[in-house]
Amino acid sequence: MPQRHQHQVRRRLRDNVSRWTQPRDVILDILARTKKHLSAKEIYDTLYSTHPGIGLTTVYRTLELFHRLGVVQKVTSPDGQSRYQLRSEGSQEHHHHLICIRCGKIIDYQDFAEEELKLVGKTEQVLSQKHNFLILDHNIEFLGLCEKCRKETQKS
Amino acid sequence: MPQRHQHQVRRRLRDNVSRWTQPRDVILDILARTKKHLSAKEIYDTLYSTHPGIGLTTVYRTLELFHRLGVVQKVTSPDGQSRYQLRSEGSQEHHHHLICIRCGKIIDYQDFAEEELKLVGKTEQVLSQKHNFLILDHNIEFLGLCEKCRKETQKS
DNA sequence: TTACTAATGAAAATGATTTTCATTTTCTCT
DNA sequence: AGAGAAAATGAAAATCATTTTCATTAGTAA
Ligand SMILES: [Mn+2]
Ligand SMILES: [Mn+2]
Ligand SMILES: [Zn+2]
Ligand SMILES: [Zn+2]
Repeated sequence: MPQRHQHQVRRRLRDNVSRWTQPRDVILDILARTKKHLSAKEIYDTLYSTHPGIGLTTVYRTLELFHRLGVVQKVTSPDGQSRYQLRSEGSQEHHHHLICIRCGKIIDYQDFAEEELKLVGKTEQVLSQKHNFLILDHNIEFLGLCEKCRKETQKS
Repeated sequence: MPQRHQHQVRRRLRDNVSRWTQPRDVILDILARTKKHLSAKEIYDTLYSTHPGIGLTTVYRTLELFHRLGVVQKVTSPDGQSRYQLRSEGSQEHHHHLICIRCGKIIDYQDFAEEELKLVGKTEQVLSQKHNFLILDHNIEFLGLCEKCRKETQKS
């Protein structure tokens, strides 16, 4: 939605990469148009209709690049694939996840953010010292069944 | 270490399974002898010296079984493999993880447990309602580089 | 012991991600 | 605008963890 943000991100990427290419632009665009967490395959499928020339390999490489530059958040789902979401500014900034162990769906939430931030900060400080561990990121996630899978599980 | 616990667990498993087999017994034993989080392959390698007859497939099936019965905790590591740890009683009961994104090492921690439990409980209640999501488990994890990988990363 | 099947193991299949390498594209410098 | 260097790409093959298939083995109740 916020097209301004997409421009900011694109500028930021251009500045940290030696060449800005069409695949990168297209993939960024797809990520910017959704709030969902997409898998490489899902992005590739979306791409394919308009840009059949772009390969799945490039999708993987680009997502990895975006992730390395901190523009994209990568979530390793227990369903065996990684999913990617553009980091957005402002309100949606800090959030965590509900992950469906059956279909891999990821739901964002940001309830109790202040409280959580306080606890995480404190914990992070203590742990990095105690274990001489360089903490780069943290996840809080609730695993279970989404509404759809909950129903489908009952039947079988 | 606490051999008593292993017996309790074995009894609990026997009661919920139609047959108790040698592979299951051996795998449980390996899990009970360590505090680490082991991958299927690591368990298989350990097994191989004394029981070359047991196959990797059975290791996977057994771990999945133990996990389904709640005896083993399964952690999906961003390094692409799952790791398994026997749930222990008492002190180690409730804990979370530091995960190395380079080598997959998992470190347990249980600092600020009370505080965390309070926050998680509250969050769980609110989220399961709001999203009609059946919450089965939660993870709090810090991702980064363990001491060893931290050093090895500097060199290269 | 026997008979019934759950459980197993070997091999093949799957599926996500990575690697390889020849070709294309971007971008800087005329 | 055009040329050249090197980064980026894409197709195909390789990896690698996990799952499936199916013929054989081994717990267990009678
Ligand atoms: Mn998210
Ligand atoms: Mn643990
Ligand atoms: Zn689901
Ligand atoms: Zn490490």
